[in-house]
Amino acid sequence: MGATKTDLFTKQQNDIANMAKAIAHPARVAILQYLVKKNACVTGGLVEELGLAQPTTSQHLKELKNVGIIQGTIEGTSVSYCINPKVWKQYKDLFNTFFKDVNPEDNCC
Amino acid sequence: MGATKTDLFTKQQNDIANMAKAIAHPARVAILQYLVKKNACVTGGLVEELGLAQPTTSQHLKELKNVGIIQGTIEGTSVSYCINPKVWKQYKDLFNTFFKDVNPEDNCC
DNA sequence: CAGCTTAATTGTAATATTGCAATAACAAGA
DNA sequence: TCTTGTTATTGCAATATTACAATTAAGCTG
Repeated sequence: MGATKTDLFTKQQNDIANMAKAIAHPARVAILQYLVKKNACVTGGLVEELGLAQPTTSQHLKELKNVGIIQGTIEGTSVSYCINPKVWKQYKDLFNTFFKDVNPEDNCC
Repeated sequence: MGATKTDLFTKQQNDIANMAKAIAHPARVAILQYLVKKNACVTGGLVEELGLAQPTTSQHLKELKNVGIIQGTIEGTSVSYCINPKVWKQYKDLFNTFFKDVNPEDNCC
């Protein structure tokens, strides 16, 4: 026990859950907001921006890279991170589909 | 250690993370999709719909209730669940704000 | 090459989440 | 009241996540 029973659910449901998991931590939200705000490649500065230890920051970046929403390019001695616009749009679309309009009048007791 | 350092981040960043956490499990995605599809109060049937044990289902429902996105009304011997349209809209708006458009041309290396 | 800088990895501890059996609550009907 | 049906709670085990110190890796510069 303890592990999520992914096989009980559809691929789409697991996809949405995994995408949500990627942004289910304030540090990862902060990273994404920072990259979006800059709207450019960001080299360094993320550790100071977040206030977490360097390994922790690195771990969060890794998780975001694993789901593909950001990409990192080795830039000499440091690494440039940026939003992957294609995957970002996928997230956006999937969430938009999920958060379809709910008729506010007749759905609640 | 081990606990999320929420104090390092803004209220909005923690809000987004908490909302994402609420839908960061396929069972909870399935519950929400089911309620949205029905677009009505649902009495019973959720345990069979999900395929998880009754206590597990109850726990997921509790988490969704805790963040306010669904509400349950005791209906005699069973409970009617439905989407809370107000909170649902809050989620929708917050995610829409978060997933602002990213200019695909000049942001990536 | 030696030293410096920056990021990733490893190892480990603390905490959180997931899942379910067992049990409790609670209302409706016999 | 006793039973039945439905949901919630408790307790516990398994797994996952979060965080960081220590270390490693890898590129740059003198």
